[in-house]
Amino acid sequence: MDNINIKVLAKKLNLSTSTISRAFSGSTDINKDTRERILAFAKEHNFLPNHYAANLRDKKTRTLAVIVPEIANDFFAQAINGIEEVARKKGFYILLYRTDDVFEKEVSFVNYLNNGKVDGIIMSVSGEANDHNYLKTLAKKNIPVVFFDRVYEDIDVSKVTTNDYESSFEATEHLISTGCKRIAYLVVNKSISIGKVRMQGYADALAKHGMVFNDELVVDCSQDEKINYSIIKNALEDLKPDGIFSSVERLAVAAYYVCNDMNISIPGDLKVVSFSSLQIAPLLGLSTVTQPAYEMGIKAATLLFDELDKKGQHVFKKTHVLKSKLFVRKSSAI
Amino acid sequence: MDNINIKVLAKKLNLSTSTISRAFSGSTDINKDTRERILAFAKEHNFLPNHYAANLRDKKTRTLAVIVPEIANDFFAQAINGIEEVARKKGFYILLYRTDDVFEKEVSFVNYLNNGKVDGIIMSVSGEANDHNYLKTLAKKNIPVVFFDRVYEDIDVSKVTTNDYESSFEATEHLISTGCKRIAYLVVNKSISIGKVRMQGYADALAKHGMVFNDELVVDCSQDEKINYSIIKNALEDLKPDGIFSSVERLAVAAYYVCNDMNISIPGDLKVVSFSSLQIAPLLGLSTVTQPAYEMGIKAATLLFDELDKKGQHVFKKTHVLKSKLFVRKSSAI
DNA sequence: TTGTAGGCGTTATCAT
DNA sequence: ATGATAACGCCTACAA
Repeated sequence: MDNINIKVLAKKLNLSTSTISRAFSGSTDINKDTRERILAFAKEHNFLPNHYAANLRDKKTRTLAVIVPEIANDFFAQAINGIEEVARKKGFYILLYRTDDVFEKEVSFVNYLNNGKVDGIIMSVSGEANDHNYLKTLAKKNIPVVFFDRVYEDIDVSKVTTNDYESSFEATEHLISTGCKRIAYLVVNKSISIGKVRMQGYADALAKHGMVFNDELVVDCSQDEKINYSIIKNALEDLKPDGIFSSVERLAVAAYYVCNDMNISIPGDLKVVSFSSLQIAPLLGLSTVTQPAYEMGIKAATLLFDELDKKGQHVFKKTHVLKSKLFVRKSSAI
Repeated sequence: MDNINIKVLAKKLNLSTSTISRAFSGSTDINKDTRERILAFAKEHNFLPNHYAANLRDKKTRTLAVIVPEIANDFFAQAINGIEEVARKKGFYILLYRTDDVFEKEVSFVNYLNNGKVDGIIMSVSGEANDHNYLKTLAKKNIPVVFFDRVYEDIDVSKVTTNDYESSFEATEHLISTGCKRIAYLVVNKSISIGKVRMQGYADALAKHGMVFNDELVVDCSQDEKINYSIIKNALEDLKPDGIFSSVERLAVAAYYVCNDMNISIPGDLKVVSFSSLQIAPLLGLSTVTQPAYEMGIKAATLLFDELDKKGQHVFKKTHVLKSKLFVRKSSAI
């Protein structure tokens, strides 16, 4: 009773393997009673058709890969929730990969997925590199890919992003409206997609209000928390900004720590607005630009399944832009 | 060039499929040059052996399932990180499942995993039900399971927990030492494992300091955020506690919101300590009992691989208790 | 409505 | 060191 399979069932029930198979596939070419008899017996013996054998036969895995930079981050966690939601409804499995923002890991994961391991991939990218061949081979193998939030512009796949430019513009204008004259922009890498677009929104908002864009006030940080702490500390000491617009949650958090230690009062001395999906932002009183993370996950997964459903046929790849929302809280109160 | 497999490779390279296979398996029974020639050619054509076919052959999936109540929660996210870390090193894939704390989902997932879908399962359970047969069939099929944090005591599998009793005792004592006379205990379900053990620590600490355990001060909450808000609000109004020990992070968060709205000052009017893995707890000033989530993930995965390595042989199942740590912050300052 | 048989891609065994 | 072959469990023409 250990290795139960279709053959064994067939023998026990005096039926053929095809009939057993049909009972599970929901085929109509089977007598209702027969099916029920089979399913009942199967249930009793805890049998389910082996997924991998079916994969091999069908060349369908009913599995998708989700590749994200981090998991312990409310944005990605919520996005994964959205993806999971859709996948579950479709009866798909989710294979989870975390890159730690290391481009090499991303490449290596994707390369692994190249031989029929999954039917599709949803990812938020980690790199800024130009050699995206590792992604192009997926297309050749007809494995659809959807990017969300962090994307490579030069790759022709469906994308789900948010209106980063507009919300950055709005957030910056908001800071200006509270009276800020020297607004610093915190960014991890000002030359890649998100950092760049958000900076543009920031810069244009300044311009609109007759304020000069000062390169000094663009504080370029790293992936390392400790280093960021020093960078931000120095920036606050040297530049004495009266406002901070942070393109990334963890830089705002770092700024908070610095302010705590330096006895800088928020919002008294310094007003702060940050991109963030922190669920407890209200408690912190942090003003945020919040992306619809969960909805982005839903959308990304939906797009992927769209492509999967039209399998083979060419699908017109689009970028779907969802709207972020500015929540003004205590950290930028007048 | 679409459907490349070892047969195709064999033909192109004038070798047999066995030789090709050996090149990938790291077998020593192959000429070094031959192997390199094969690997080079394979790489050039983006070929990797099909994982599912290998599964079918070997009855090894190199995949494990992780089942958790939530993903968008710092504790679980960090635990998953730990699991992922270990799994990656072992070359294992992770299939992720989220139960939303719905017992039926847990049962259904586990049942799905019953037919060779994964080599092992790591889970933090959602139920309190008594019918754990769905788990027992896994044992019959030699699929090892490891529980972490939330466990079923009556199931004989390896478990990773924390010293909940001691840390609850310590946290409560700490509140007493700050002068609290009426300490409320917030819990989601005081009759199941975690809620129960933590309450015992709370009760015993009170007893040690000659304080009476007052059942009224045990505030039993629900899974619903809104309902919890009212429950806690009523509790604060009616019971007028001067301290809160929360067994679960989100109840503490709810309490914070209530205090905000009711103008109750923390720690002035009310001191708060909570179990929590919130990464930004320091910023909130929330005193926490913090579980080593990441390490628990590491440990759970390690235990699972131990069982996998000794495959078949009986493994003595143990409960591994890691230590939580009390961080006293502003919310319980004197 | 049910049964037969071949093949999905791989690897282990056995032979050479 | 390399090759031929059978088998893993399933599904789907095709046949009956």
